[in-house]
Amino acid sequence: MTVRTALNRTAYIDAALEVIGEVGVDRLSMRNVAARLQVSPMAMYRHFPTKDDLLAASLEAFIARARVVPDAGLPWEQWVEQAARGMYGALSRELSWVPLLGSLRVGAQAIAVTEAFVGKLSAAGFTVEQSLQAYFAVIQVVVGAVCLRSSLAARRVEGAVASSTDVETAIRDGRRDISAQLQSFLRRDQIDIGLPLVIAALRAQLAQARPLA
Amino acid sequence: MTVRTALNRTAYIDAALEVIGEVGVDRLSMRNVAARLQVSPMAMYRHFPTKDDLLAASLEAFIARARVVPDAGLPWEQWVEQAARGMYGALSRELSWVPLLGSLRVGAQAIAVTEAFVGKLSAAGFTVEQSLQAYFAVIQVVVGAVCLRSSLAARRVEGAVASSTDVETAIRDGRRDISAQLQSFLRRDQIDIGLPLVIAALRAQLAQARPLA
DNA sequence: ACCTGAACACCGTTCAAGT
DNA sequence: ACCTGAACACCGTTCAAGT
Repeated sequence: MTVRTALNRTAYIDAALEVIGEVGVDRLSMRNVAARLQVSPMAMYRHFPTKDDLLAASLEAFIARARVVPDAGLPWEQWVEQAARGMYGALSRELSWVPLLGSLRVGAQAIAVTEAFVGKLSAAGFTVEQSLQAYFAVIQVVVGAVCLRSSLAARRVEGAVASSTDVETAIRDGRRDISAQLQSFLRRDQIDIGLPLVIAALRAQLAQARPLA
Repeated sequence: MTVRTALNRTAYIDAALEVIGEVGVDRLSMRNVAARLQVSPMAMYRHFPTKDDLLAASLEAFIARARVVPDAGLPWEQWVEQAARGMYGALSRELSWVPLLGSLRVGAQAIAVTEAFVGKLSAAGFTVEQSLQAYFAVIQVVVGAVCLRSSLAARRVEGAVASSTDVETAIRDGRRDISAQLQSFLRRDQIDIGLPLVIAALRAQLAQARPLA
């Protein structure tokens, strides 16, 4: 009943994000996105020469909609923490993106986040160099944390500890009964593990530069 | 001419790692692994109920062969650094693993590395809790660094900076001309960015616990 | 027990053709 | 300009059958 106007890029991207939300990135196909728009699969190839182009564009939109840039009024430590948790939360909600994080192209939206981050830290007294280091360190921790989260969610690991018999002696020397603490550690949210360490290091960096600030 | 004995798990895993080395994880298929062993694709299903099981087993073997556990004699800082760089190097050499890092199951080999790590740091004076935090933080940075490395290797990002026009004002306030420094930053090895920060934080943690050690 | 061939229900992508 | 249908060369996996 709706009049079919020419479909544009954003219509395909919206449909792709809907498909991803329902069945995950890994089960997105050119055919099922097209089916959702009641269009021949081939129609998409005019806008996206390749499935990867569609995915990259969808990731861009996903990042833009996640709105991970915090309020400008926050002190830098809270700002960084909130930005990191925002990214972590967005990716955790759509875990199926994770396998593709390393293989998709970085786009303008990601660059915009970079600029916000560096701007905030520079204003707080970090050099641009330090700010960039902080940014990439935070991204690394966020991406790594999401990877571990989705990997550890996939299965319990209890039995495996006992079965690691072929470890070299160097390991046995320092060995403790870590099994119980490991279990409780795996229940913690991954972002709570790496992020505090990075922020602590940044705080020390800043204190060293301005001892009496 | 070779007598065909019954193929066992390891034969399939070896073949899978060969295929991965030649064409990458993403182009591994049950069919091309089978073809390499001159066997029907269906023969593999006796050992690996699913392609994912084959991949998980191959990743296990990959980790085991990477031998990332450093010499036990090293001081903890060098030990941690070398372990992290070992993992980073192994994954960088086989970048096609990266997209799967978040989705594959953790196995006994990964657990063995965990134990070595915690053993080393405990011996150096960290609590088990701190050691586990250090381990996961390092893994996060390594995985994140490899993700960024492969992502940034995929394309240059120069043009994108200029085209980010729809960034919120909060960003513009703190904005600097970061483009040039960003470029030089992207040429650095990712592991050199996050790892020093984490190690610095660990050193501070230890110093705080034993001020006069 | 281990392997096989044929078949099913999917893929991404190309191409020539339609309006 | 935009969309289509048919086809190609692949997938993972199931199943019934062979030795």
